[in-house]
Amino acid sequence: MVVAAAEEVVRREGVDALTMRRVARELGSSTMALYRHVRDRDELLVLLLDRAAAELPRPPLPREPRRRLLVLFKFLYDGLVRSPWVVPVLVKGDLMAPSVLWLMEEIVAAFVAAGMTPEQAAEAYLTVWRFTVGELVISQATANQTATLDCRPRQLALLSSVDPDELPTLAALADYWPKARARKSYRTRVAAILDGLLAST
Amino acid sequence: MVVAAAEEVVRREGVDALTMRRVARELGSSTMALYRHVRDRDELLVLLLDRAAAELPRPPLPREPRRRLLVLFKFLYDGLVRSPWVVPVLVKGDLMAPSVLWLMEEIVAAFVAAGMTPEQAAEAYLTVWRFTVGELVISQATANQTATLDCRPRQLALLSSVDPDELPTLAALADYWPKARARKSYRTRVAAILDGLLAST
DNA sequence: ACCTGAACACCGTTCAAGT
DNA sequence: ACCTGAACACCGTTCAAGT
Repeated sequence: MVVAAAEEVVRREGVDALTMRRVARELGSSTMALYRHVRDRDELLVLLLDRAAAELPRPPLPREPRRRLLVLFKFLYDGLVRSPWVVPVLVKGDLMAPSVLWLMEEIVAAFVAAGMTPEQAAEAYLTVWRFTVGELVISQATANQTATLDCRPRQLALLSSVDPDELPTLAALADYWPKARARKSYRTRVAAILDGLLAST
Repeated sequence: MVVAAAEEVVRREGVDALTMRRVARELGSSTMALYRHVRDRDELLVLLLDRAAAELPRPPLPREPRRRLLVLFKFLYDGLVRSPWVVPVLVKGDLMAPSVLWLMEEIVAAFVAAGMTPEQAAEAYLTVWRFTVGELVISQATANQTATLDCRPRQLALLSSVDPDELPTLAALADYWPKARARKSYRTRVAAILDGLLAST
């Protein structure tokens, strides 16, 4: 019931509204009653993720390891894009929702199928996982930024007005950055990274 | 004076102690006086980073683009590892400290020197930057974790006790994960990623 | 121009006490 | 076992008022 109530709060009012007090109010109980059922707020977030992950249908997997890896990582990324607020919690606790352990298994196994030793495969997984975390953190940050309409330019964000003599390459790209930032290109990027990792075996 | 006081607080008591109230106390002024000189706490963090970055000596750069990129990214990573708490702020505001714009310039230029178009180079920079953010976020999280000695195992962190029938590859790696996590391997990983990016040109 | 102090509107979590 | 209400110990930031 605690998790269901929390889900409802997040669905209706977003994750920022997910305070212990708010969930308690949703249930009509006291705040402290929640701590009987959940260790702390972070655990509640992970339980939320686990439930969401369990509901996702597994994608069909191509045979060929490289294409299989692409599908698996895209699935992981897409799943987390829906709840990027949980990423810091996962990272902090080095956690993985139990309902997606199969995904991790498939990824490591695919690296092995591509010719890696299990250790190399684990290392490759960690590399792409780190990239994915970066991508998620940044995508959520830019989403929040446009959401709050924080358009008054911070004076330190000076990429578009750069001295062409001192920094010619950046100056030439001045109007490219906004475009590049807007583009969603996890797939392309992860493909390039996979190439590098697979080539090293 | 505000930045200097903030620096002193961080140096002596860590970034968690960096509250507006604490900095004000350090200066013997009122909390609100700070807001005359600094927009908000985030701006103070970025000013702190900028000052720290300006003090780092520039590394000697190899001629060959790939090796040059390695040195540049390692420099970027090492600089930020010293103050990883600023990473979320950078990401949130899409900021870059002015004193490290030269670094960004050098990186993009090196990708161009390796045969990329400026747009491809910018895209490659963004890819590695995202990986770097992930690496920094994770490294800080594990540092915090060992610092607070949060050793009571969260029940959802179950990588070491995995069913070998269902998840054979993960089970075989059970005792490898702690080792892998402890290893510092930004350089190796970024090298593999660079290979992938450079190969795609 | 710069500073002050009170106040706003919250947090997560502890703790002792209840049923 | 489970729940409660008060309290702790804070935050960043606003606002009106001062010099």
